[in-house]
Amino acid sequence: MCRQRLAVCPPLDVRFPRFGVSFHPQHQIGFRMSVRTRFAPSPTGYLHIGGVRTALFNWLLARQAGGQFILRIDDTDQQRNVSEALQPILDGFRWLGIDWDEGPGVGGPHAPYFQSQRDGYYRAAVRKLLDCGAAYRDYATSEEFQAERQSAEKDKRIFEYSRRWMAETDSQAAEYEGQGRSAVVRLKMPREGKCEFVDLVRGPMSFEWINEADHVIQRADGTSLYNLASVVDDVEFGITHVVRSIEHLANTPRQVFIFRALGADVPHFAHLSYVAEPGSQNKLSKRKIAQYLKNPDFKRVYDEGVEIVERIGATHSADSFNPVLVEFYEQVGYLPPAINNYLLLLGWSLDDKTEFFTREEMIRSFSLGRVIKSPASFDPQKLVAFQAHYMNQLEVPAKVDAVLPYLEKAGLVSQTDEATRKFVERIVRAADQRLVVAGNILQFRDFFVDDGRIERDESAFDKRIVQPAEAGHLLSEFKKLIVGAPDFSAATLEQLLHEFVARFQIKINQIIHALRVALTGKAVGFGMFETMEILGRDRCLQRLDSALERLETARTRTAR
RNA sequence: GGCCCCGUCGUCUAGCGGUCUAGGACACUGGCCUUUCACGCCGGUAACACGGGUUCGAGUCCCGUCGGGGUCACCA
Repeated sequence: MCRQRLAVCPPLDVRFPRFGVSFHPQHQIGFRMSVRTRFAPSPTGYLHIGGVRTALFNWLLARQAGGQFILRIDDTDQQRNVSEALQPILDGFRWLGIDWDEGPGVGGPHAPYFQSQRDGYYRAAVRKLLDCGAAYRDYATSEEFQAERQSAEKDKRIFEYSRRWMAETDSQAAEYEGQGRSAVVRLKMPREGKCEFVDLVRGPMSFEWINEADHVIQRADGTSLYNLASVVDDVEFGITHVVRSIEHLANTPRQVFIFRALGADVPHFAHLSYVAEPGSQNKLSKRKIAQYLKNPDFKRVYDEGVEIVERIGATHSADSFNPVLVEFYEQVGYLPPAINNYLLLLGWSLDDKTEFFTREEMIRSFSLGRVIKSPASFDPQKLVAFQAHYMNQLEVPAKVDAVLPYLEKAGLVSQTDEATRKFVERIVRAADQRLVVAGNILQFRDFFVDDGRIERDESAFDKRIVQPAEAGHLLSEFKKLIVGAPDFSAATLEQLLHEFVARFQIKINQIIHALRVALTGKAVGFGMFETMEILGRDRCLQRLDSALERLETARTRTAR
């Protein structure tokens, strides 16, 4: 078995000495030149937010070191259509700008990058492991193996497999096969000593070999299992840093065993805590959305998303439309830098105050040593805060670009000529910070439709127009005024209204709320004069007429 | 249950023995601004899981307890 040679210098990290001086990077002689990291998704059909974080950290590490980030597809156990199930994952990464140097779609020197197509490598590795005595053919049935384990558990003994059905020679194997048995290949794990390695986020790790079972690495049908395939690929691809979720921590000793038995360098490991549910320490799961929806913050984000996709006539099944998945954010109109920045800070921080990172700053500042060890729970509300920040940073033309597809899909805009862009731009400017996600533009749909198709808030109409005795009179007087307005700019309109208020000796509140409801159908919206300017004189007059008519109807109805 | 990991405001976190009567951010909340809403500005509530050590001194080191989580597959 080859001695573990600690390779590579991990990115310099000031906090690293917390693990003891002997693990300081300076003490590790690096003879690999670059950093190679990987993310290995299973083609599940969706991209989980926790997976993105893991991928992001891997990507960051590679980019920082000028190394490579590799996407490998763990589809050894896949029944469904792989390419179909992979698409959302690749799309998600592309959307977020997490690009890979090798993998699906881009190829690379170690192709193929699908485990289902790498069986030859795994079989060769199994051969090698068998030859050097690190693995053996086990002819026990699954039941026989389980029975031994359970009896050990019952007696509260450490389970030490008897290896009774181990075939050490071909003739033994033939004999077992004659009995109708078939073999799996198991790791012949050491039974004394410890497996020690340094976890780049957790520090020195030590596991007693005796607690490790003889894991199966190859099924009876000859196909390989995860632990083997993963290690073989990491060796083949020259992976230097294995950064993955903590559920793999317990797999690490057996993988270290395989690395060593294969005579390969053991990569650096870094185990990230999982992303937890909002307000809990449980692992975030896409299936538990119904439960998360009881959380008001989560629900708010979700409901807003639903409203947007319904307006654009898109489907929103829980399979893809779920705030646990990145597809959700893409559909609703979040910005990739917001997602990346939020995820960066979920389990990592630079210091006590830096919150916002450009792509370059992220790459420059990231370090495994500052990754937090405890689970971090996902807070959609905080993600929204980052989104609001990045949306606000966007130049108006970029916002228009972001918003236009929503207007088109909702059928509010049919062509994107210059005039349309100009009009949308005015709304975007007026909406200002009310536009948090691109899909929010649909809240202002009434600027795009005829009077008859406005969505009206009836209670606002009642409160602001029907109830106040003077509202109707004031509105019709104001209407007369704007018919003759010299121009229809916000500034002129504001001046007109102020004159109007002075002339009738009223407070501005007495007219402006009624005016807003009359013109927009709603009690809330952006600046009144900007609203009027955008609507233009004709539409304002038309909507005022229609409001007055509706008032008349309401009055006669109550009079009866 | 065995083995392993984790435990600072509701949440994300700073903290590496004195600078911590614990700092920042999100959320919540009081006020200001204001034609509504949003933004913005000023302020507030709110945390070292518990118990023992070590030390002149512990959020920080050690031990234990409790709590949370992972893993013990011919899944990944």
